[in-house]
Amino acid sequence: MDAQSTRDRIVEAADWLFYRRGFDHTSFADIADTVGISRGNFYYHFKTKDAILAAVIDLRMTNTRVMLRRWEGDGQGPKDRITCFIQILISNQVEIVRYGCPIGGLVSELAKLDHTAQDQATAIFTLFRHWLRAQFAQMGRAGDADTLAMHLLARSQGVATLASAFHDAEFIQAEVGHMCDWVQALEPPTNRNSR
Amino acid sequence: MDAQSTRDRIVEAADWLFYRRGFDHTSFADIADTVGISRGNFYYHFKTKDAILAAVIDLRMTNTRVMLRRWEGDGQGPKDRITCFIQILISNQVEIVRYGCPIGGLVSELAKLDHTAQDQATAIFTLFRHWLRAQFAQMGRAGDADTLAMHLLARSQGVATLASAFHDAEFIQAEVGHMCDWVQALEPPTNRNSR
DNA sequence: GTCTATACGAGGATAGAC
DNA sequence: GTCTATCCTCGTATAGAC
Repeated sequence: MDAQSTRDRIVEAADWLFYRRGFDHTSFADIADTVGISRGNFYYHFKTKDAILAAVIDLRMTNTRVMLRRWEGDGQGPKDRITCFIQILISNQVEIVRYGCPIGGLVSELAKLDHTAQDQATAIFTLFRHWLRAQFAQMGRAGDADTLAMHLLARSQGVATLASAFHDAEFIQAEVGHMCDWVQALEPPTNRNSR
Repeated sequence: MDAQSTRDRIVEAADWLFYRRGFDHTSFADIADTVGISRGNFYYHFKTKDAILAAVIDLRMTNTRVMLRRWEGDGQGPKDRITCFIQILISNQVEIVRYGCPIGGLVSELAKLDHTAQDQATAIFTLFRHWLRAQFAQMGRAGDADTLAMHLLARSQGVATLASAFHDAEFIQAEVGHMCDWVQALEPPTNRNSR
């Protein structure tokens, strides 16, 4: 269907490997093997490993934007859209149980490596944060929309980490249920609500 | 005060470095420099890097047990003890904002490295899990004590990850407040409570 | 117990042929 | 655009002197 360029295949393979093995622990040989090209050819497309990382982050940014836009287009209310966000934990549960959250994992690793691309990776989180914030604002919670967005982001992140640590998919399902209930129970006007 | 053995100093330095730089990214040279010994001497105390990792995990297990036991001895109720757990996010906030959660970080990294010590690292989480479970049970929530323990563990984990990603200490404080409120509001008998 | 010196392999990166 | 061959650095690990 798609005559995918070698460059695209490299980025895709790197994305896959960075998620499963981590950035630092993935070697050029690993990527080259996955793509099916030689290590030398590699450098025709990317001069350095950091350049590949930048391309991977770019790809994830684009994919994230597409996904958020798709949820927008579903024409439902903000609560339904936020529920779409929560549900990705279910859709991706098999991989999450094995490798955790791709974004959280990358951000954490780059922080420890003190890598210059740290902020770019965090920008993917920011994409979700701002999108969630907009949804909460549409629910009439403009006052604490950002707080709610961060809260939900953190909960999702924690669920992914613990599910991975304990290899527990059922935990994801239970927590997703609680988060969905929490969104449904959120009320527009007053701020004396429980959370 | 303490005539600390070289071995102990190595383990302590490794613990420190594994937290800040990650296990894989920490080299023998890094540890040797931190301790102030030569790389050669090193191998007199530990044959392999994995042996150091095992010692570090052991140290963390011991330290965790001591901490949990200390909270037990405070002679207060289970709610206060759980609050002690939540409050470590505040006590360690400076380091958490920089490097995230030491346990979650290690477990995630070892999972990606497919390291044999994965389960040992997860055992530290299990220590907290069982301890929290016991506290919730003492509150009369024996029926869903483990669910509550996992829930709180996940929330703490998520807070650490997000606080680190966004370099945001205030977020920790806000979320700690919510978690403390949540514990206080938990009721013993019925199970139709909000969460 | 601690040191220096060194073997060995892996990984990032380059040169140049095809 | 893709390949092979090669360089260089870094990191783990060992040998052996002090």
